[in-house]
Amino acid sequence: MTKADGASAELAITQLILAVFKLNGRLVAAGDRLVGTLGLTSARWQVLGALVLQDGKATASDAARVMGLTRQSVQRLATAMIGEGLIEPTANPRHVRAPLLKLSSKGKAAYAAAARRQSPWARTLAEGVPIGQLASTEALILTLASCLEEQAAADRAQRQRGRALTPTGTRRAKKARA
Amino acid sequence: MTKADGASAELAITQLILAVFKLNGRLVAAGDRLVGTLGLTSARWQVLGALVLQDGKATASDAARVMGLTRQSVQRLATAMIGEGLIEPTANPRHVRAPLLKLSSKGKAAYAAAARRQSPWARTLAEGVPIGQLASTEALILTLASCLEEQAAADRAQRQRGRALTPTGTRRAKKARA
DNA sequence: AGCAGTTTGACAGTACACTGTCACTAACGA
DNA sequence: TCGTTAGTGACAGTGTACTGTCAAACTGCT
Repeated sequence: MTKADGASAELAITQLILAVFKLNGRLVAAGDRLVGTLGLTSARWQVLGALVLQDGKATASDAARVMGLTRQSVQRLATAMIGEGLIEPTANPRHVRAPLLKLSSKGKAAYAAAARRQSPWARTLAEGVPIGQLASTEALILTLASCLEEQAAADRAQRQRGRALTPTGTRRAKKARA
Repeated sequence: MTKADGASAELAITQLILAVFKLNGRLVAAGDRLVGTLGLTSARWQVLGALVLQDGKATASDAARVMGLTRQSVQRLATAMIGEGLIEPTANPRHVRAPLLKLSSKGKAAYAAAARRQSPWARTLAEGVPIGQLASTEALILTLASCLEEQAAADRAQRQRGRALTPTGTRRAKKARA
């Protein structure tokens, strides 16, 4: 590991990051165009997908974990989608206030329609790139994502320690933040 | 190209897309943590970077083109950053209402500080991945982004045609949308 | 010069995602 | 059993990005 290696890695990763930002924006826009006339957006479509994968056995928080978003973000989407009749809350024997979320018939229809549109779109998009690289690219991206996830968790723990300063066992500060 | 190829490409690209969404969220969050105490955010930091690259010869719209965002988004950031004293508008001989944007001394200091923090952070992040793949991954991502860009441009043109129906030469509808 | 078309800044409205907080529920250990 | 800890929904506030729209400024063509 020479100095040059570190510097070139730094440059390469910075450019990769900017590329990810750019692609993300385009993907969201493309998704919105693809399913917009179905009463969906990229984000809501993703929520439906997560719920389908969990087969009706997921709460909003569960879906958030699968999607890698905060539970608040997914809650907001889920509440809106319940209001629109895309999702139906079902009694959860394990938690009174955290209903299991299932697709309504309307939600299933919308998701199926979205899948029908996405299929040819995805194939067209894949034509533009060397197919063999798709999987390795995904792997690299997920590796970076989990590195950042660890980092974020470490930072959170750091801030926690800074705030509490006592392991909550002998906490004497409970309202000292006011 | 067999059927199986198309289907596997479809699956691979779908998973890649979800991975990009995930990484994007983590990157934005990491960037915010990295430069938050400098009075910056990921987005504002990027604007400063774009302006540095253009060396003070860019308007907000120019920066937007470089960054791959809409000009409205960048305008909003630029206006806010002018208010915060990070950026200074300068007379533009080529356009009265479109000032050239330059970093103020405060903006330069913030950008330099951000760069100092980013450097070790980027190297650490790069350690977790095979360095040789960074560049090829970036290339693939940019390829996808430009495919989507073309698609978006085509869709816009489509909608334009649908709305106008006359090549603006004999337009008779100018207020017919009300 | 005059007019059509384009570019630009500004404003409005919508949608997402994050942090921070609070109250309530569930699970676990003393 | 009781109290601590973790999980969950809901609400508030902030920041970002998109589309749509308008008026002013610029460009090019006639």
